Formats: sequence, structure tokens, C-alpha cells
Amino acid sequence: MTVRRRPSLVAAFAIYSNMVEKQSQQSFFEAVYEVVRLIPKGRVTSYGAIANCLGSKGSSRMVGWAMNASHNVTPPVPAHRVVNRNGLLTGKNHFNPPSMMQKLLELEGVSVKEDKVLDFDKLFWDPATEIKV
DNA sequence: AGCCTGACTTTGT
DNA sequence: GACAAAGCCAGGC
Repeated sequence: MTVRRRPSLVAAFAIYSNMVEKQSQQSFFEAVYEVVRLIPKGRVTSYGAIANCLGSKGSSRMVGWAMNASHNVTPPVPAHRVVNRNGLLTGKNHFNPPSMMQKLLELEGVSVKEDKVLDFDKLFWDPATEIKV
């Protein structure tokens, strides 16, 4: 039987605030991941649309940053379904090999030509309008 | 602490 | 339509 020592209030507060900070950051990332997971197979969306849907309008770069960190998360995040607002596969260089992004899209029935999604406006899936809150 | 860099987007020239 | 600039904000150095 070990005796647990109670941490000092100062230490406890430090730990707590650290946790809160971490969690809020994590929840933003998690929220992004969850939205991305909701993208139907064969559809695509844009970084800005996700940011907009999460309320952080204008922080589309952060969505890209979240994708950057999405490689080792479970369940998996279909990051290849996220392209920029012109349907361009701007994130392909972060896959290995870079051709994997296009490959994954084509396996899902999305045609890609010269790093661009064909019929992008038809395949575009807007989380803000598709997700009922 | 401060400056630089982006898997972005919008706006102005 | 191309190009520049500016918001955006977490991380790296």
C-alpha cells in the first residue's frame, strides 16, 4: 500500500491549466479530424470550408496544419479529400509518395487531372451546409 | 522575444 | 486574369 502525496495547490493549478490549454488545442484538431472523417467517399471539400464550419473563419491554414499532424491519429483521417478552394491538390507533397493523394482519390472515383479535381463544384461537400448541428 | 514559414483565402491593383 | 498584400495562428529557430 503506497501513500499518495497530495500535490501542492500551485502545482495542481499548473497541471490543470496546462491540461485545459492542451485540451482546447486538441479539441480544435479533433474537431477538424471529425469533420474530415465525415466527408463522404468520392467527395471533396476545402480547407477554408472546414475552418468556416468550425467557426474559425479565416484560419484555413490551421486546417492544413491539422492535416500535417493527422498522419498518426486513430481513427484514420482521409486527408486526401481535402483540397484547396480551386480543387487543386496542394497537399499532395505531404503524402508519400506525393502521387498517393491522387491515387487515393481516383480509387474513390474522383477524377484528377494535372493535380486538379475534375467537376470540383459538383463533388464539393460543404460541411457548413451538410452537417446539421 | 521576435521573426519566418506555411496542406489557405480574400481582396485590391 | 495574373500578381501582391494582408489576414490567419501554431511551431520552429
